[in-house]
Amino acid sequence: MEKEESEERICQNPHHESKIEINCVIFCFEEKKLKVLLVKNETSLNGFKWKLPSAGLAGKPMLQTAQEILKKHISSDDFFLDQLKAFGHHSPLQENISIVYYAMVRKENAIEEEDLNSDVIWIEANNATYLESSDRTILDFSLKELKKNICCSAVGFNLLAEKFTLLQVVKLYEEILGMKINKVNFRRKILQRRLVCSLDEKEEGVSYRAAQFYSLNVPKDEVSWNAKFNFIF
Amino acid sequence: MEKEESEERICQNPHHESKIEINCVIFCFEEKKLKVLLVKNETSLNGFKWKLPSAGLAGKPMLQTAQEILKKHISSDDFFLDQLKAFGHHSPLQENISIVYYAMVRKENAIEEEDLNSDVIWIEANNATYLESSDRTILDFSLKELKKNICCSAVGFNLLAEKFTLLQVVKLYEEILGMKINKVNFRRKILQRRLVCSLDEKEEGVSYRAAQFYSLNVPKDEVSWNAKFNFIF
DNA sequence: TCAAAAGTGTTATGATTACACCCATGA
DNA sequence: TCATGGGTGTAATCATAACACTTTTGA
Repeated sequence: MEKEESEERICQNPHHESKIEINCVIFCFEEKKLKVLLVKNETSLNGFKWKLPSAGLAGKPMLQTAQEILKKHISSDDFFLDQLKAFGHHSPLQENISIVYYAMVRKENAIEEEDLNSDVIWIEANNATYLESSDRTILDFSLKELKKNICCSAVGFNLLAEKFTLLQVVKLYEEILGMKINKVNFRRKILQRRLVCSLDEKEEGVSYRAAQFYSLNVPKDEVSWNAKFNFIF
Repeated sequence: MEKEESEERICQNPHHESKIEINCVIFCFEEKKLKVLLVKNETSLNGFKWKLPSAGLAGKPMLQTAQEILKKHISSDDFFLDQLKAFGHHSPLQENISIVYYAMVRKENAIEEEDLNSDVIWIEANNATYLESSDRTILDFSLKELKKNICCSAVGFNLLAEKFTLLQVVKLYEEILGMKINKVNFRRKILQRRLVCSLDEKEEGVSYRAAQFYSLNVPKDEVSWNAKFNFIF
């Protein structure tokens, strides 16, 4: 009786408790490929060795928990992080909830994997086969959201370095949207709308005409609609 | 020790439990105004009489819980409902979480309030002053999201009847975006892109030239990017 | 007839596309 | 010299905005 009551107060309803977990989909762009970070799945019951990084709340705010997941793998504070969606995984007596964040980082800030037995891997996001179905669902949703967001805001630039060439931007958009983009017209569009500033610096040591470096001229931490962005291909 | 362990299994950590609540922001469009449904705040401690409708999970899926909230107030199954975002309300030992859904309904499907002491009201969304701060935050976020979504998808049409005139569409967009729109050019844009089909039916009993009725020609249940939609004003 | 809203025509401007073309660099 | 990618010029086409204008209706 005593025990019953104390559980009631803590859990509201002991037979209908929900577990909450924070998941992170961490993207980077390396070698013209969009990649996503996975960690070893210690508790794998079904042969899936890797999973999206996750953590329980432990009484902390959701965003803080997500930030802590990121800081485990990224050495810099310079990353983009935003909530994606809450997913429910239903079981008969309980609704387990994943609140998923997605992040965009620069690979050079990733904490290096020391050896081949590392606990983390970066896999190609568009070719991530060995994931269990709930992670698969989350990743697919992230990719859709990412496509949508890079067309109407500058968030995609969080995957590039501060200085970048226009071809890097084109390749990034081609990879994420999964389509060929006309380089010449794309660069004109970006330049006309003053989305970027040209820097007094060029590529070095390349075996072709060195490209100009540019920096971004619009906020890249807002997913919200940016009227200058209107990339429909 | 025994007790310790059983609580562990149920609650993960008895001192850091999270309460989860589903909230709904239910929009309609009536008399050229965007309105939102509020219910009586029975447990008001601070003088706020009204709040967004909400419910606990009680072991059910999140979406089902949101649908049940809607069905309390809407007599038809024909509504748009989608998840907006999970909000955290932090207290020292506990992170309370609202998973917020937003809905678009047609006012004619709303269950009628019988009297002035009704438990629900529809208030103007852009003029909703008497809400407590967490509801205020949620509503503001919904309004921003709604603005974004009607510019790149047809979800806004969920606020209109199956048959509508083009002026109704213009007025809807003007109200939600909070700006004047050129009627003539807007209708041409909508017609050129074949977003709507003209019906063999006109307004009746109006004291001006009767307007053509139209129906929507694109899916209105997808928030995802629709390439035909590109409404930047 | 009038007011109110529906709806068409036209023109200037700007954006987008698709080309052909030249430039710079290291191998 | 060649391949590779950087970058410019131009003309046709399409979208958008602003404007004046005509049509339909009930009061």
